[in-house]
Amino acid sequence: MLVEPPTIEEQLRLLSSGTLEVIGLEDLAAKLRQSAETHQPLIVKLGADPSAPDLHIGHAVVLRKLRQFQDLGHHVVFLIGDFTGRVGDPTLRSDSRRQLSAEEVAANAATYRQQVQRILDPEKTRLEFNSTWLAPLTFTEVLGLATHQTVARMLEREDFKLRFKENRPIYLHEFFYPLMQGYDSVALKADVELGGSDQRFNLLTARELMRDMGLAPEVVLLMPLLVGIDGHQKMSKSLGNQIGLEDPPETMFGKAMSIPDLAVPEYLQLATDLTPDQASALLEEHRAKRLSARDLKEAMAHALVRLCHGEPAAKAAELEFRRVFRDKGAPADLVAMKIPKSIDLSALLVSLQAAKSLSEARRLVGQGAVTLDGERLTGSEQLGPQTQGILRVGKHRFWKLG
RNA sequence: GGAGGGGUACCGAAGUGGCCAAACGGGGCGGUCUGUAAAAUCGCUGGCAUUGCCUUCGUUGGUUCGAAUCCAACCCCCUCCA
Repeated sequence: MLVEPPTIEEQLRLLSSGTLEVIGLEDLAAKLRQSAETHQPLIVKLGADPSAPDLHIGHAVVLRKLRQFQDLGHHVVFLIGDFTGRVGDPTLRSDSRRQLSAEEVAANAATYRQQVQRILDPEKTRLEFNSTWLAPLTFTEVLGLATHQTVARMLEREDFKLRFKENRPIYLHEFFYPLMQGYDSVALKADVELGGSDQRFNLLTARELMRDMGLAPEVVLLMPLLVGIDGHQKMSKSLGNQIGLEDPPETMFGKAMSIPDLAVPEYLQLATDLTPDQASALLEEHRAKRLSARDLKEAMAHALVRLCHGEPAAKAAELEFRRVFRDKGAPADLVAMKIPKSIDLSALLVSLQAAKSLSEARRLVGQGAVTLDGERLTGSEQLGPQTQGILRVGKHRFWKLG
């Protein structure tokens, strides 16, 4: 007995869940209906910057949504912006980007493929590079593109507006970024495009460009941006507040547990494999005081690790975390190492890279951050090949000696 | 092309001849506490050495007993006018 395929209404509900906004909801309904009739899968586009191939859990928000489309039979185009990357999406920074070599782009693309496949269905995922169609454009064609956008409109974009107001430079070529990204959608004949809420302007430009060029405008799904583990700024590698998609399970779990309590509900909903209903059920438990803030966070961390590494790894990471941080034990899989010769504690810390300099090592010792088998070290002791025990520096760095 | 403003430690930002290894804020790190690598709170945050020394305030020279602070040249950035 076949399971009845979801109705268009059910699909719409699923696909728009967790989005910040769907621009062109009616278009989406029409596209889904047409796709069902013609058995032509929709083309769902996601663009990525080629220079930063380290995806983080914030990207998972978008990837999960793509996965839903795939599960409904549609195809994803993962677009590597190797050409747009030469400009760089205008941000508050304005340094011009180094142009990546073909080898670097290829290498980054390979990493992308690997990371993305943690969540996406490889069978229904296609990689494209926008240099394919952007590089051959002639100046005449570029000028033609530029007629579709005005300076006034450009200056409405949040970051341009801000920079303009603050008298910080805006280079002319930066104006082309949204146009190029929009042209990608034209070239791909995209039906749907996903992006973070910071992509609103670019995505709207794509819709207008498509319409101007006689195509059905793509449906835009704006996804919420996940805050970083600091709980304040958006997650990004350059801010160093990210949980990498490729982080090992224990690291992920630990980082998840260090998120401020206030940000936990958001993570539950955006960065785990829980359905919206499951997430709100957990939050309700917490509200009813049947689940402590700590246990709630632990459940979140578990579901987050499970999304990327699967249940067994998530369970193991959780047990490990409990042992090390709740029960103040040592990690299970420390490799024992011998100190080759008699050495001063500070020097040892430097050679273990626990400190960047002797001064820093002395400071750490002075602050009581260094223990051997739980005994605080004062710095006066000489250590050598005979030294045994678990050396701990700060809260979470361990070495097994002897 | 003309006029003006500016480049300080991881970031932002004070300091305008000695008291400056350089205020303050953020970040990072550490201690305490805790239900957590949460919150709160206290502390550390250039290097080397047991008082002390060395390197650092865009770059290079100079003035001075002494310079982040004064002078000169150079590099870079911003604003206004054209």
